[in-house]
Amino acid sequence: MPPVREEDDIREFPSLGPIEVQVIQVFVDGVKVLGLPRSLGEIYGLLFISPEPLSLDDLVSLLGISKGSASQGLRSLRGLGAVREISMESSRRAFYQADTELKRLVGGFIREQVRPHLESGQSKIGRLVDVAGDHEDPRQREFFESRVKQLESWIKKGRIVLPVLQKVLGE
Amino acid sequence: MPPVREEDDIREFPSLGPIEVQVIQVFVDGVKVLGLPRSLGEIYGLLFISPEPLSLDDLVSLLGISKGSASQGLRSLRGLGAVREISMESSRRAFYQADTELKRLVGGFIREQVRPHLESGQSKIGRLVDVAGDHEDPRQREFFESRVKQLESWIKKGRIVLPVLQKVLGE
DNA sequence: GTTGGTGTTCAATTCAGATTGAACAAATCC
DNA sequence: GGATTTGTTCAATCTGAATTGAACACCAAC
Repeated sequence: MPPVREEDDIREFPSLGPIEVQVIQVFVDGVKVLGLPRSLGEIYGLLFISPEPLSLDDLVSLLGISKGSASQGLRSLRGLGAVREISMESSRRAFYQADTELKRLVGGFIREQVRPHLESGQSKIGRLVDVAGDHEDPRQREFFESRVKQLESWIKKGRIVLPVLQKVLGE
Repeated sequence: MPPVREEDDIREFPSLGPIEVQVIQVFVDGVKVLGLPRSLGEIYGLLFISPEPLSLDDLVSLLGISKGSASQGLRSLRGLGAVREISMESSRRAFYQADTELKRLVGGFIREQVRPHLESGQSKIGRLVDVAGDHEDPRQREFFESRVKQLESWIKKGRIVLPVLQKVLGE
């Protein structure tokens, strides 16, 4: 794990001003920490700093990404509750703008990214309990069972902590 | 973002029993969520479920990974405070065991993975404040400044939430 | 000194997952 | 109906990070 460095990993955005580029950089970094693809950071960052809603084609041309990437990225972001679709009377094309309510963003991330893994972990551990139980050596069985208990308590604490998180971050 | 699936992404561990394999699977999944490499999950998982401390060579042969991977993985895990080195009188080789105190694990993760990014974000935003200030159009400047303020408040909340997290998870 | 055991480093390779782009809907206008 | 605009899908490709493995450093024993 190399130390975090500044200024790495820049990309050129010929059609964007320095402010936009910087903001995008912040979000690209942010989504990387969360384990989300860079394109989500670029798209959200640009929408976040755009006074006007943008269309899919705007994103394609301004960010220099493919239509496919923009389409999938927008879908993910809508799933996270981070972007909302807007229909303008003037055009039949859809426009998008960033939702910036932190509570909503965190909630979406927890719902889409964290909870599924907690549940998957839960079920894996459930199966573990069975396998660990029917082990020969009682010495080992005891040890295994204590470890499994520990795992279960971790998951439980995870469940407890999520609502607290949302609470603390929600203003 | 494909939905989370069970049973994907398995690996063979011919020298390990079913319990060990399952536990490793849980941790591989866990570290993936945290954005850490799979090998960390394998190593930590095996140490977590091993009653006896293991040597580097044990990890290499039991997990079927390279010496380099094991060495680097152990270093990262020690940096996270997740693994401690033990010297046995009998041998001059080092042995390792998992540290299982949740508070310590969370603390290590925050210290090594979260804080550096928060600080990097902070500094990026700092530079932003300057660039945003000297923008022509006052209408746009106002908008930019409000967004930057929002970013700053997010970072501040992040800083607040970390100690709370540790508190809640620490028993 | 030398030899053997133990662990680290880092350039080369591999691999998972992100991105692309072309084919394909779907909806609107003529 | 066909032509055009807008957006989606998904196999193929690309890219960056993880892993390898061989060279190297260190140290203990002899």
